[in-house]
Amino acid sequence: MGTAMTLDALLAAGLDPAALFQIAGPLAGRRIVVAMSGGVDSSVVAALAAASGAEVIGITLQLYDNGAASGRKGACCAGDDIRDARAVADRLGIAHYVFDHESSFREEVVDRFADEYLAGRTPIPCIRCNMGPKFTDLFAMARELGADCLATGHYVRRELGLAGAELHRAVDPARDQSYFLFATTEAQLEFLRFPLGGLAKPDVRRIAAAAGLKVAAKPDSQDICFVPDGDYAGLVRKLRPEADAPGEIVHAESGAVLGAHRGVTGFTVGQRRGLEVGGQAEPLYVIGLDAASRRVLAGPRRLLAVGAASLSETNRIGPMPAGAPLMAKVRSLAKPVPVFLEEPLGPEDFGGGAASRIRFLAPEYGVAPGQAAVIYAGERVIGGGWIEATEPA
RNA sequence: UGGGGCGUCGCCAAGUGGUAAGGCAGCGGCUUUUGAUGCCGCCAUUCGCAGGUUCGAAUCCUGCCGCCCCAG
Repeated sequence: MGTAMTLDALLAAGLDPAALFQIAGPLAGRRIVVAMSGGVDSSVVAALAAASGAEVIGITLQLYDNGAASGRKGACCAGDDIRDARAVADRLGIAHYVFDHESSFREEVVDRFADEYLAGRTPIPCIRCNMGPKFTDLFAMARELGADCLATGHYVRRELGLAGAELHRAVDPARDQSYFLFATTEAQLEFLRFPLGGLAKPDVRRIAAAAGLKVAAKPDSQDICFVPDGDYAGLVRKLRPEADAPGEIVHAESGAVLGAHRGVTGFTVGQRRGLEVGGQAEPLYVIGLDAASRRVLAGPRRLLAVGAASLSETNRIGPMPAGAPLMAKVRSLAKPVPVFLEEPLGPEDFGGGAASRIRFLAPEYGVAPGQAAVIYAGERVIGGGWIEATEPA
C-alpha cells in the first residue's frame, strides 16, 4: 500500500472490514464497541470499524492520572491519550465515551503490582489489566451497550476453529501480544475481535495516515503505563514505604553474605545488573528472592537453570490439541521452548485444576515467580498460568 | 618500632627495565510495548608517597606512610 492512499482506496485494495471484525452478514445495523487507548493501534481499529458501515462506539477507560506523567509520550490512557482518543473519534464521527476506572484499576492492577513486588515476585500488570479493566469491565459495558463485539488493538489473531474461537499469535512475530492475553476466557474470546492480528505495524501506521489520524506517527507505548518514568521500584516504594527495607545479598549455594541491597523490590530472578557485587570471577545473577528474610539470593548463571515450574490461576482456551508438541513462553520476550504439561490446564470447571505444572525439556533460565507461562501449540495459544515456584534443573 | 610479606581502576588481579592485560562492578547505547537476559561501546597518561639510578621504571635503589603475618 502506498503512503498517499486514502482509507477508501486501502479498503478497495483488499482490506475487508467484515473479515477483520469477523461479523457474518451485512455490517449495517451492527454495533461495534472499540476499546480506544489513544494510541495508533486502537485508533486504526476504530477507523476500520467506522469504515465497515457498522455503528461504532469508542470507549476509553481512564485508568490512572499521574499528573506529571501526562506529558510523557507513549503513555496509555492518561490526559493526552484520552484527548487523542477523543480527537480520533471526532475525526471518524463515532460516539466516544470516557469512563473513570481509576479506583478499580488501582485496586486490581496497581496495588496488586506493588504487593507482588513486596512478596518477592515479578508481576506483569499488563496481563492483570487485560483480565480486569479491559476484558471484564469494558467487556460488560460493551454488552450493556448491545454491541455485537468488542474490538481492541491487540496484535493477536482470533481464529475460528472447529470447537470455537481460538487465540493465535499475530502474523507479525515482532508485534505479537499473545503472551499478555493468555488469561482470556472462552466467553470473552467469543465476543472479542482483534482486527490488527494479521497486519504489520507499518501497515497499521499507513492506515492511520490514510484515515487522516493525527496519531499516525505517535510513538509506540512501552514500559508500564502507570509508571511515569520507568522507575517502577520508585513507585512501589511510594505505594508501600516498607518496600525500602534493606537486606543482604547472599550466595545461593554457600550462604555467604556478598553484599547489601536497598530493598528486594529492585530485583527479579535472572537479573544480572544492579547487584553491585564486584570482585567475582563470573557474573552474578539473582537466583531467588526471599521476601520474608529480605534476602536476595545470588549466584552464577548455572544456578538459574530451571527444570519445572508450578503454575496457578491457569486458563485454557479451547480444547487441548491432540498430540501436538507444546511450547511455553516464560517471559514476554523469551523464545517459546518445548515443555511437557504434567497436570491439566485450565480452571476446575473446564477440566483443569486451576493449578498446573510444566516441565521444561531443556533447562530454562531466568524463570521468575509472578511472570506468566503461556502455552502454545504452534501458532495457537492453549492457555497458561502464573509462575508460582520453580524447581532447579 | 625484632623478623617476614604486601601496597596496580570501586573489587579481584596480570605485569619484575621498554613505555599499564583481563574478570567483576559501574556507566552509556542497541534490542525490547512487563521486569529481565543478550549484544556493542566506555571505564588507571597511571601503578601508596617522596627522592634517586637509567635513553627509558609499576618494575632497580633509598627514605617515609599504610596494612598483614610471625615473634615477643
